[in-house]
Order: sequence, then structure tokens, then C-alpha cells
Amino acid sequence: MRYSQMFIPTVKETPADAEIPSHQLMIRAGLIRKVASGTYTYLPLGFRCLNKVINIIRQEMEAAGAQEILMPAIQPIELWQQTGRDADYGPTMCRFQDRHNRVNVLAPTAEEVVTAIAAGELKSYKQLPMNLYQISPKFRDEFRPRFGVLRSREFMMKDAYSFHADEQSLQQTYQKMYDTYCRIFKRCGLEYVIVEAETGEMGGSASHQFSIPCENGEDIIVHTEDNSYAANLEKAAVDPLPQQPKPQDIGQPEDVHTPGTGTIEAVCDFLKTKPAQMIKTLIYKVEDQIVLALVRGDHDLNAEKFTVALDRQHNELADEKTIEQFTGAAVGFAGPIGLLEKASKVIIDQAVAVMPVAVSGANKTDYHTANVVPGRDFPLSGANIQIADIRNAVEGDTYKGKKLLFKRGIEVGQVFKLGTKYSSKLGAKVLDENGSETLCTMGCYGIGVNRIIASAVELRNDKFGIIWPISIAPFEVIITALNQEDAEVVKTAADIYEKLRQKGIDVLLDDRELRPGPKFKDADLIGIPIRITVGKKALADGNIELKLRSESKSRHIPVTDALSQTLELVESLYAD
RNA sequence: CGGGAUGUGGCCUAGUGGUAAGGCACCUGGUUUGGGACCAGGGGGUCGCAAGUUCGAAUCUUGCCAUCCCGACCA
Repeated sequence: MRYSQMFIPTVKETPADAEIPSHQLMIRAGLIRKVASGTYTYLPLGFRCLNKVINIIRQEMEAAGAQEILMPAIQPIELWQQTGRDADYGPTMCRFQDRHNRVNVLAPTAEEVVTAIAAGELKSYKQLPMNLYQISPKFRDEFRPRFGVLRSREFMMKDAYSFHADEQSLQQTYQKMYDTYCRIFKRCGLEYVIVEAETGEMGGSASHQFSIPCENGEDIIVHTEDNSYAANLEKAAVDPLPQQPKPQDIGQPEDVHTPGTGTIEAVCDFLKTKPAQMIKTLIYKVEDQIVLALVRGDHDLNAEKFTVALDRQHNELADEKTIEQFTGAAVGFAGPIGLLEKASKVIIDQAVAVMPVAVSGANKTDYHTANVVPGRDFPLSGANIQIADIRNAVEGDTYKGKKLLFKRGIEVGQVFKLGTKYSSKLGAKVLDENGSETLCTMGCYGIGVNRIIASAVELRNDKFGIIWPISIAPFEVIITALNQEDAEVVKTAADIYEKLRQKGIDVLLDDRELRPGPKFKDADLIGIPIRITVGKKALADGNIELKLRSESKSRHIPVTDALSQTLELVESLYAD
């Protein structure tokens, strides 16, 4: 392509509403423009990057035996009601009514649709295993879109779904996808880590997440120092804390007047105590039943662990009215004493069970209870009571005796073993070798295409702009032709350009009538990995310049060697 | 959804009751040409929207809308 013919609106100044480097640079380099909160247009340069990544994914998926299909973005709500994920996704799912008042959703993912296809078409175990994938836009009405394309409401996802007659076959494909993902991210030039993950509203038995370690990532990766264990925060298990000795001289529970202290912080200020000495009583609803979660004041409830403890039943935080009715007090004053018996289920975090003495809400507006002894003043066992790990890991926790460390990451892919969650609800069955019906066992495998691009930019940039890995760069080579009035310069640049194109290289010829400064600045900002500079000074000696975006030095080489040396350089960058 | 902030030409910003301003970008002409040039001229804004206070509102008040930041069920 000739730069003069291309739409590449670079901007000199950093946009005021872009916070992190990838967002700023993707706008400045003319890759994307925002249309509304969480929705972006990919301009020619950005779309080229997107397609580079898509091509890598497609090649690797095909090599792994997956078949590409395309499912609709518009799906009927009934499919989602059949699996119960209508409620699981809740407001995150975009819905709309059509003119016939049918409710439709904009696909946040496609398990239901693909399983319905399988249910209708697959008859025999001989057709399995089968792995279907698509690369298409997905929609999620995020409560808070942010960081440019890292968390957007519409995004490009590669989603694959595999069907199997048995568990071993699923394991094989799962492993194959796992290996394929490693190749994809490596080819995209990204350093990644793989962590154990929760299956979330996907359901299923096992899951791994592929994450790009990065300061601005939204995910927290938890790992031991020796990396023998790594998981995301939703999953990361912690060792139980040691039982603390219970002093003998603790008085009876005593209600204390604590006006207007509905938060842990306020109570602690008021009573001069510490969050670690408090018990938080959280009230959840499962269908119409009340379920309680008890965690220490300085700990956060882990929604995933909590859901697992509830056998994956859909749950949500109770509303204000329900809480007031159930506790008889304003929100912020719930406590375990006298309340546990009324709940249909209680999950007590391990850390609460070992507290010697605590302060909790008194189930009375503006009152807290001091001298609460777990096990003495409220039960730690019983038909409706269970002790479990339901909190987030924190600094200082261990797992299997090893200290846990934390770092941030951007989630770019995840693989799940789904089991029969979808096939059972949508009736995806085949006849097995014995002629009896058996449910398909499934796996699913997702990649966030936009996030690959954003993480690459996030990790690879300097004060001048982006530094693309060659495999996903919009162009592999840029020829900066200075002195557009000099016929020799123009001819030499055009000549190298044509020869590189003939060799199949993606090359951008900067033929704009501009002074050299802006041309160099744009080339650096856009971040094309190899730059050939053609200018009359070097050309007087029969030379052009070859420079890597990642290095500051350039070298002069004879015009006659330009093609061969550039090809060599391209090859060596791919080899890295 | 709660808390905070911001909305002034395409972009970045100044302007806190008295004629809408500057830089960048854009158009024309000229000079310039190895790291975001210079001179001269030019186009472009109902100051987010609506109502109110006032002789007079970008500026004060109220409501709404949009965007961003922090937080709470996230790929």
C-alpha cells in the first residue's frame, strides 16, 4: 500500500479519556476510533492487525482439526432459558424485542446455539469427536466498559466447541486445544502464563486460563514462588489458617450502641477495633431461600468459591428489603447470632471458624455485638451449616504450605471442560457402540482477539509509539521515501517496494509529500518492525538505510542488497 | 447501580457575570526539506441539552444526557 492512499489518522496529542498505554496508542496510531462507550471502529491499520491475528488463529485451529462455521449474533432467549444461563448472565446479556415482541439476545457466546445444532444433527458416536469454531463479534453489556478494547461491549472472539462420546476423547481434544493455544500466543509474539481457572457461568469440571502478565491487567494471577501452583483469584485456594487459642476469660456477648456505622470501616473507627476482628454477614438469595455467608471483616467473599460451595446454584446478593425483613435491622447490621438458624443454608469461611473472638452486627439497627465466640455463641456445624474456603486469597496466605504471590494479567484465552451441562439440557445425544443413547460430552475454547492486540501494544511500546511483533504488525516493512521531488529517490523506493510485494511481503510505502520529521514520527508511532529509509544523502553513495523499530541504530546497505537483506531480516524476526 | 470528576471548532486546553480565546490539525500562496518547519492569508463553534436567575450566562441554579475515574457477579 501507498501511505498517500491510505486512511491512517495519527494524532500527536494523547486523547484525554484514554488511560492506559494500549488505549492511547491504538487511538494515536490510527488503529481504532471510539463510536460509543465500549464500542470501537477498527480503521484500516487496526483491521489489518485484527486480520493478522485471526489468520494465525484460523491456521492453528484448522491444523488442530477444528472446522470453521458462523453462527448468528441474534439468538432466541428460549435457548438461554433452557440452560438457565438467562439468569446467570442477567443484565450483562444484551436483549431486545423484535416487532413481534419476541425476546432476542445478542450473542455473548454460543454454547446454546451450537449444542442445539449438535442435538439436531449428530446421531452416532462415529461422527465424533467434532470441533466447531467461529470467529465473530460477541456482545456483553458490561457494567463498566473501560481500557479501550480490553473491556468493550462488542468484541471479536474465537469460540470453539467440541463434542465427544466419552471423557477420554474430551481430554484429548482439551489437551490439543491447550497446545494449540500455546502455539497461537507464541506466534503472536506474546509471553503468556497458564493458570487454573474457575468455570464460572460456563459450568463444567476443569478450566485453564491463558493470561498475559501485565501491569494494567484486570485479572489477578495467584501463584507460588516456585510456580508449582498458579490460578486466577477466582479459583486460587488457600490453606486454612491455624486455630487461634481461645482465651478463657471472654465475657458473654454484649450489644454495643454503634449509631450510623453500617460499614466495617465505620464500626472499626467507632469501636477502635480492626477489620480482622470483625465478622461480615452477607445475605444471599438462592431462588427464594436465604443463604448466609460469613467472612472475616478484612476478607472479601469470593463469588466463585461461594457458588461452588452452593453446588453451583444461581445466587445473588439479597436486596435491601429482603435483608431488612430477614435480619430485622437496617443493611449493615446483620450478625450470626440467632440468624444462622433462620437461614436455609450457611457457609462459614474457614478463617471465621478459627477466630477466638469477634465483633459482628447485632441484627438490630445501630447495634453491634462484641465478645462473639464462634462455636460458643453461634454454631459451626449443623444440618444447614458448612465450613468452606469462600474468600479471596490475600497477601500472606499460603497454599500447600507455600507462600502465595500476586500479579496482574490480561486474560486472552480460556479453555473449559463442559461435560454434559449443555448437552443434557438441549438433548445432544448420540448412539454409542452398544446402540444406547449417550449424552455428548463437551468442551469449549475461547480467545479474545482484540485483547491479543491490546496486550501486544500494552507490553511493547516506548515513548515514540508501538513496537509490533512482526507476526501481527499491520505491515512488515515500511519504506520511508524522503525527498519526494527527487526522481532518483522516488524511483528507488518504488522499485524496492514492488520487489518486496512480489515476494509477498506486507509493505507500506510512505510516498507522502512531507518533511522527513513527520514521516519518521508516524513510522515510529505506527510501529512497523522494519523500516527502509530512502533519501538522497545515502543514495548518493548508492545506499539505503535498514532499521528495526526495536533498535535505535540503523545500517547503510547498498541499494542492490536491499531486497535480500530485508527478506533476511523479515525471516529472522519471525524466527524469534 | 453507588461515589467522584469533566463536557468550549476534528484534537489538546484557557476563560468563574459584560464582544468566545490560544495551540495543534485543516484550506490557499510562498519559503523550507534527515526527526512533528516558517511567513502571510482563510474556513470552521446555538460553549453537551433543557429550563430558570439576571439588563446581560460558557460562567450562577435545577433537571436531564454523554464521557471518564474509583467501587461493587466479569472474557
